[in-house]
Formats: sequence, structure tokens, C-alpha cells
Amino acid sequence: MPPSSAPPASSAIPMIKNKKGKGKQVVEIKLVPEDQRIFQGLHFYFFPNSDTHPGRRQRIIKAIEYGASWQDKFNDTVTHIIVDRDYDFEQLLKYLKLKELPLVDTSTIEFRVKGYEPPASSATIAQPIPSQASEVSLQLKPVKRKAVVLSSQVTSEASLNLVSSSAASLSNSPAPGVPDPQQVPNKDEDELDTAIRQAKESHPLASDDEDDVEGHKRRKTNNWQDKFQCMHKHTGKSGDQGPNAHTLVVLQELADHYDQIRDQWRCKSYRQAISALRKQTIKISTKEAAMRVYGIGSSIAEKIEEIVRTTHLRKLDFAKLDERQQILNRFMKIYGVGLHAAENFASAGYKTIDDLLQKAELTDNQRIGIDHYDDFNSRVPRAEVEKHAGIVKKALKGLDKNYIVNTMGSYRRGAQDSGDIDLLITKPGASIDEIRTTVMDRLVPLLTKHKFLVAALAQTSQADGTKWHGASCLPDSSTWRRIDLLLVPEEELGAALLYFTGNDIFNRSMRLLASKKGMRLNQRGLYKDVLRDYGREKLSEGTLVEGKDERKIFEALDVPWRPPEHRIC
DNA sequence: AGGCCGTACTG
DNA sequence: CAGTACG
DNA sequence: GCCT
Repeated sequence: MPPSSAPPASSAIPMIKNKKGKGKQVVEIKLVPEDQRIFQGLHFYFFPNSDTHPGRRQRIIKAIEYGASWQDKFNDTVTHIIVDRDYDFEQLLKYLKLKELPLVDTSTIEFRVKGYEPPASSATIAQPIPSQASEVSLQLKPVKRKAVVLSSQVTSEASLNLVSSSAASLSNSPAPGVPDPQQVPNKDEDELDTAIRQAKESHPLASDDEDDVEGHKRRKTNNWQDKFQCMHKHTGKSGDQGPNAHTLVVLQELADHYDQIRDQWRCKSYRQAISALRKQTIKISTKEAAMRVYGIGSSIAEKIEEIVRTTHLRKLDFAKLDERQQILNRFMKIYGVGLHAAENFASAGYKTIDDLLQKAELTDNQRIGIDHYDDFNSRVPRAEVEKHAGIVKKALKGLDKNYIVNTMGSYRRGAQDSGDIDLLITKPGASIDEIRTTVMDRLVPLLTKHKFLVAALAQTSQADGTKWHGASCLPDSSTWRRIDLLLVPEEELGAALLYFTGNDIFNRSMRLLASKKGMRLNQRGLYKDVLRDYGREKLSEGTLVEGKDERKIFEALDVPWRPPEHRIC
């Protein structure tokens, strides 16, 4: 099932608003050309973190123009903190309610925040600014330092930087009382300007300085790992209103088209490109500009240019008219009918759902899929998801009050409506056998008797089976809904939460990342030391790294924690 | 040129 | 086994 | 389709 189209979740990046003005005017932020976005991928947190002060406001705008994101809350993704001159290090810590900030790079004194004393041991001040420094001063170590290193493939973490900024307001001249920059080529620039200039002079963001300073290893983020979608926050929103909104809509149609056609790789590429384009803060209108975005290649880049020029895509118009395609499309929306079956039906000359019902040989599941074609292809409002979940929960608690039911899928990601109802069932301390027995032998029969569960589409038969797929129907309704139960022992809860929350792209990204690290991620846990065959059939299952705690799986993979609503890729 | 997630149920 | 499905 |  294609991922539910993005529920709105609030972006952590606040809006730059016009001072007063009526309506929702937004200041025009003109991003610098892409190759000059020296802050691309960095997340700034200002202190104070509002744009009410004109000087700070200017700095925030400038930071964004150079590619930074402005975080409205201090969180794990923040890479740099920019502190106003009026505040010192202690005030910052107090406000953030932190004992300390894990500084990563304290070697550059230009921008050191007042009141910060570097540890005595690491007296590495002498270095002005390394020529290749693309980041600014006082780097911080990751916040969650406790992360146990569970895998042998230790990688790096995002570095946090702490930057002092001038509150010199509009004049842009440095205020007194700050350590003199060792070199200030231009008196009219404040610290941020300086940082921008110095970063510009240096090489782009790619510089990989693994310098050891007195035996202290220092790392910056893993560039290769950054390319995984799971490393980035996705709310799935901001496409409806962003500068590329229309292009995104058309590309999404193409992605859907390839999805329906079951051209999984093209579909994947389009979704990848869409995700990348959605994050762009400026309108992409030429092939050249599009090509520079990671995830967009020449083919899609050409299409982007065509979409912008002509407002639509000829290829898509054509595809929409293709009759056979429409038929396949129609058939594949039947539960239990994939490309293969759809092609067979179409080749047999069937054109409508009714044709199938009357003439085709159908499996039991396909028949159910047809009988409830409209039901299964309509969205379930969030409130109704809760009703279905409530019924299951109540019935299960009646059998054993220790059971826990979690509503998963797009519901957990905050969606306002879902394609189906996903319920995770567990009981602390119970074995999977006990849970399976209770659910399969007691809960399902009970709810079936009460006419809540109305069809079984796929139910576990294996000894280690853990799922039940079927349909449910509310007492006062005639609409059948797809409902999935996942049975989980407590030890696997974290991995199951991860899997069952999705979305699918996010899961695949996490799993691919795991495999690149010699590990394996599935709905039961994260495993390491997986031996793979040449054709990478796995020879050993690997040893369990983590299964119980969702957060620890992120940590073990060195992926910053993302709440469910940020897993919409 | 070859990878692109890893698993579980159906028939 | 291939096909379909789940996130 | 895109990326290595």
C-alpha cells in the first residue's frame, strides 16, 4: 500500500515573519546559489531564539540564506548555537537546563561565548581557524553521549557548535567587550559574516578533518551516512506550500503512476527525488539546478524543467489516457491482486471489476477485496481508527488486563486519516506463544462472534507467526476496514514499534543503513555480525544488538532520534 | 554493471 | 516456489 | 529512475 499522503506535522523551523503587517507575510529570503550554501545541512539555534531583535533577525535571515535551518527548539539535531553578546555561557546552560554542552571543537577562540572556559587539558587554542574549517567555532559533542556503543562499526556523530554572535544590531559593527578576532578583514562584518566569509574561502562542506589533537579524536558528521533518508527529519509537509509545490504534485503523479505499474525502481527514484525537492527552499526551474540536488538525476531534472515551463508533463498526460494502464490500475487496487494477476485478468479481456466478479477465477481474498473495493480504498478518519482500536483494546483487556494495545502505522505518525488500522499487541513478561494463543484462539474468535471482525485475510500458521490481517466493521456501520494485528513479545517491542510505525521509505532507509554497517534490522531487532553470502544471502542471523528499546536502535545505528511524526519520507 | 529492506502469508 | 502484502 |  502506498504510504498515506503526509499528515501535517509542525515543522521545527519557525517562520520569519514581518514585523507587523497584516496577513501572513513572510519575509523574502533569497537563498544564495546552491554551491555557496556553506551552512547547508546545519541546524542553528539562536539564543535568545526569536527574531524580534533586529540585529539578531538579520543574522537569522543571513544564516538561512546561506543554507542553515533555524530550529525553534533546542534538540538533538541542532549543530550550532548562536549566542547573543548580551548573554554568557552560564546563562545559556541555565536556560537549556543543561549541566554542560558537549563541545566538539573548542579550538577557535574568535567566536567563543563569554563565560566558556575550555577544559584545561585541551589547550588547543593557538590554531586560528583551520583553512578548511567550514564550520564555526566551539563544536559540541553530541548531546546524548551515554549512547552505548553496541556495534563494532563505530561512526561519528553530529557535531554541535557554539557560536557567539554580536548583538550589534543594524550597524553590524562588533560590540566592545568581546575577544578580538585575530583577523577581521572587514570591520563591517559581525561574527556570522566572518564565519560565512571564512567558510566561503575554504572548501565546501566536504572537508574531512580527522585531525588528532593531543590524541583526542575529533570527528565530524559522516558524509556517507548523511545520504540516508532516515538521517533527516521529514514531516511530509511543506511541499504543499513550498516554492516547488506544483512540480512536486506532478512528480508525485508520476511516482504514483510507476507505483501502480509496479515499476518499483522508478517509483523509488521518483519518491527519492520528490523528497529531495521538497526540502529545497528555492524554486528549482532548470535542469541544471535540479541536477545539483542529491537524489535528482538527469531524467527527472529534465522533467522538472518541463513541468516548470509548461506546467505539466506530456508523458503523464499520455499515461493517464492509456486504457490498459487504467485497467491494470483498477485491478491492482483490489486486495490480493498485484501486477501479475492484474495482467492476467487484463489479457483475458476483462475490463471492469464487474467482469472479474462474473467471469474470473478469484481467490477468496480477492473476492473479499472486490466485494469491499470501495471500503478498502477509502481512508479511515483518525477518530474511527481510535474506535476500532478501542474495541480491540477493551475486548483484550477483558481477557487479560495486562495486555497492551498500541495503534501504529500512519496513526502513530500523526496522520488525520489512515489507509488501515494497525494494532500492536503485547503483554509485559509474556512469551510470544502465550500472546499468540490468547489473540488467535480467544480474541479473534470473540471479536468475530461479535461481528466486529468480519474477514480473515491472512493469519499466522507458522510456529513463530506473529500477525493477523483481516477486516473489521463498527457496530453502527457497514464499512469494512482493513485491520492488522501484530503480536509482539516485550523483548522485541522497540523493533516492532520501529517497523510498524514506518513509513515504508523510512524503514527501508534504516534497514539499508544497517546492512551497510554489517548489521540487519527487522521487526524483531537489530542484529550485528551478519555474515552474508556472495549473493548476500545471509549465512548467519547475527547476534542481537537491541530489540526492546526503540531509541536504542536509533543510537546503535547512529541515527538521530526521530519522533514518529518525523518519519514521513 | 549492479544494487536498490527484510520479512510473512497464500495458493 | 512466485506473488502479494506489511511498515 | 538514481547512485556507486
